[in-house]
Amino acid sequence: MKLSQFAVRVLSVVRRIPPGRVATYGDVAALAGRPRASRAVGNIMRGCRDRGVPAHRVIAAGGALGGFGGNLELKKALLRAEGILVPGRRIRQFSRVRWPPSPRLRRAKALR
DNA sequence: CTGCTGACTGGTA
DNA sequence: GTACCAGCCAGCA
Repeated sequence: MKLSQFAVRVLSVVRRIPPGRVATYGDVAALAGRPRASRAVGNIMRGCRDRGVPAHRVIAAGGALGGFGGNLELKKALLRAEGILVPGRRIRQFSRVRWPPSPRLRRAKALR
C-alpha cells in the first residue's frame, strides 16, 4: 500500500495527537502543509485503517464530531474513554482539549 | 487530461 | 438554533 507524501504527513500528524486531546481536520491539514485541505484530510482518514492512527481524535471545526465511517457512536465512545465529554453533537470544552495550542499552527492559519 | 466525490470550512440568510 | 452555498483539495474513475 503506497501513500502519497501528503497522506504520510497527515498520518504522522495524527499519530502525534496525545490521548485526551483532539485536532480538527483543518488543523491537521495545516500541520501537514496544506491549510485548506481539510476535506482531503477527511478522505484520507476514511480510507486509513491503521491502528497506530487515532482517527477518533480528528474532529470537525468548532468541536463538531465530523464523521467516522458510519460509526459515529463509536467515535464518541472512544473520546469519552479518554476523558472528553460529548454531550451532543459537539465536544465539551473544545478549546481546552484542542491540540496543538502552539504558535506554529496559529501562524500557519494566519497566512490564510 | 477532465470530472466528480466527500470523515471540511466559513459565510450568509 | 438550522439551511444552503461557494471555495477548497487529494484521490479516483
